[in-house]
Amino acid sequence: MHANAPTPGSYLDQLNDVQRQAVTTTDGPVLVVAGPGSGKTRVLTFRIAYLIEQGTAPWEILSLTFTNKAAREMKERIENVVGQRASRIWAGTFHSLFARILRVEANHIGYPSNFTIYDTDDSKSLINSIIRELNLDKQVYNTNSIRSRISSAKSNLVTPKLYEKNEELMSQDRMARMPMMHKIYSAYVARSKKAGAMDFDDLLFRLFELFQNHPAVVEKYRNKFKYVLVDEFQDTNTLQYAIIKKLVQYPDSPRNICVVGDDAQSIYAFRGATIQNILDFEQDFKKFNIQTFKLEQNYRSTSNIVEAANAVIGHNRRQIQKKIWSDKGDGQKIQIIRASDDNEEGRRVADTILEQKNRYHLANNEFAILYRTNSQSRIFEEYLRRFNIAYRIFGGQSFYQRKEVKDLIAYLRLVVNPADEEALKRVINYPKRGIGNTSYNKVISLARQQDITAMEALKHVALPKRTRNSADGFIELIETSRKRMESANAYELADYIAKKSTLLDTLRNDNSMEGAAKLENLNALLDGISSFVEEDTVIDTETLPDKSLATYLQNIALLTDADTKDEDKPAEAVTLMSVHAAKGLEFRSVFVVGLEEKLFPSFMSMDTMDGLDEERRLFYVAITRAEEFLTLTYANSRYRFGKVTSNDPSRFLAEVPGDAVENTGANMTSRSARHEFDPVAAQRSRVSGIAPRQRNRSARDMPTRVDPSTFSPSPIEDVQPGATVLHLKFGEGKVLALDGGADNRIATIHFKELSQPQKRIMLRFAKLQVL
DNA sequence: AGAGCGCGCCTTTTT
DNA sequence: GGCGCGCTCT
Repeated sequence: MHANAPTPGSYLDQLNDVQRQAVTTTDGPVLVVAGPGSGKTRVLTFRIAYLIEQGTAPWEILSLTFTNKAAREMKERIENVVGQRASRIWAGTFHSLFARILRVEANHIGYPSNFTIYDTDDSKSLINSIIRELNLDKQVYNTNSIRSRISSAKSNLVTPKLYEKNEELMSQDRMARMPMMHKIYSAYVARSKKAGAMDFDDLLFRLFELFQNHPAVVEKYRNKFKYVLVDEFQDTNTLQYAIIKKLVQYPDSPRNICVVGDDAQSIYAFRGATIQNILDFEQDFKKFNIQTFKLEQNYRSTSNIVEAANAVIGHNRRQIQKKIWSDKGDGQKIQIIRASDDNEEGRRVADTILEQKNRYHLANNEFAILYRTNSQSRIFEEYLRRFNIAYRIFGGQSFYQRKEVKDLIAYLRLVVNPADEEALKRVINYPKRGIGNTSYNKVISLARQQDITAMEALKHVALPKRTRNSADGFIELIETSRKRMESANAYELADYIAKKSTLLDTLRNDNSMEGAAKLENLNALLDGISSFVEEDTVIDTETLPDKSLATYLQNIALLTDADTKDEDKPAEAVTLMSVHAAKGLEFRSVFVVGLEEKLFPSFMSMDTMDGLDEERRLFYVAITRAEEFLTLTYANSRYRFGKVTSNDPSRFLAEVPGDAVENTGANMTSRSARHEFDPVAAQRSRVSGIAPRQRNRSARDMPTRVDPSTFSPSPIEDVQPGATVLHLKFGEGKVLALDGGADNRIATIHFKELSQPQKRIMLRFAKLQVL
């Protein structure tokens, strides 16, 4: 890495004029409006690299993104320019970086530093208990709408107190026949705080409160972060912008802030994001000589695709003026496929992939199938499998959402934070230990009555003798584990709990197919915890790597499926994902499928202009993922919600200019027959094999590179730069460098058999044999 | 206390 | 089409 680092500044030659200005204008407020494929990421990474070269310390840079994946990729790219120093940049998601600050500052706001993060299910479950306890009709008080109402209140800086005073909100609730909504909100806030838990919105909102109420704390971070960068600014909500403003000390004297975004790609309004932030940003920082740069040249797609995208987005009502253009030539026309039903749509897409592979020599990983809803993936999977085309699905239920995984995690959560009531509720009687609903209700009512945590109440509540015994056994398990936490690492503890709770045995005794799969998932989770301990997987390592259970939980709580590491993915596979998940990505050939009214645009957003505009932006994002080949498909009828439905072709199809579209009249019918049995294509796709269905393969599934019986780990001191070493999972590698203190020595090792060969490994935990 | 069954619910996108 | 929930029975 260091050896072939370019000479200082030389990378600037790789930029066009506007890009270069956006990189080198480091001081004061900067707005970069960046169209799709315009080199946005390149500008961001070079800008950070440039800052570091100009003498800014990496830890003085705060770079906020929306996904861990984006953050990780950015760090890697910066590392290519400035080397290892890049690892000390504060780059990550809003949620993860803020959680990290909150962990340090928790005491100021009455939270324990190892607070729990409630996921959406936990929130819903808590809301349900509140509804029940307030004796409200759950038909009227719908959990989902209450959750989203609470979420949007928080995102708009509305506390329960303000909520109650807000006539508009209160009257909306009365109209919806939910006059007690504000009670639920305030109970929800009180209860999650009591449980030492924060939901996703709290990670932002509590930080805002912290900054608001503790000037010394905010001052500390203002001084720390000399440069603040925000990616995908169009996806920030009011609360996020408010925090950013606090951080850059607006309105007195702003720090150096650079935001990058594209109003046309704003697709998260449904969770509170507002394009208004971009417009406001220009206004808010006008008096500080904000500089605006527009990146308008698209380096990704052919003119046909860019022009189609421009025409489509032109149907939206308001947007920041810009003209996206490409000099890559017209390229292929856009193909539109009409299928009679969803099955045919699946077949035709698989078929066209084969055809393009043959004719244009595209590899599997140069294709993407993008859909509006995750549930559409099934048919495409089916046909890709049938055609022997390797594929890979992103999104849908993430590994960490599975029941068996959540069960073990709930135990771990409870050990780290015994106040965590949702975790307790989940595992108090799983595996069955005779503490059923009746007993649990007693526990809860005592907890409410005495204002203590449920765990405390469990210790004291009056129970029948047998139940008492069970309860004591359960408490004992949690407390013993808690004591072990001081000496044991996350893996040892998780392993202990999985066994002692009889979670593992329960699944072993379940002989059904599902039982076996669950057991495998649980083992995969344990594997994951073990690699967390062994490797330096902590994304942010300003402090020493922390291998505690609390840190592990914090990390995975904010992980989504798109973030799971893909070191063992099939090398060449067609990508299947939702359009949302595809943002920021590009593929030579893209299929946007299910282009029907009520599906895309979704029936949920069709009745408002704002909703429709957002769907159109989503469509814009979808088509701008394509570099050369773009295929749009729709079906006359499809199976949905258990019955056959038929819808008109999406209005968006009509917005694609006719001269960009291939004249398809004749080939609507069965072109499939011609290619279905093409032996060459079949042969080629067979090579890449059948894709594994699950995304998160456990380390157990990885090819065994080393025979465990002959493996004997060497003492830490023997691991020196230049040495060739053997790792049980990663195989043979060469030690490139060592760093870290005596107790926390970290080796950077190049494992030649891995797709991402370079790994940083903590010697304290890793087992390495020097050869 | 727990297992089994059937009803009725909801079906967008995600940190 | 899938799931959770609550009801009933044991």
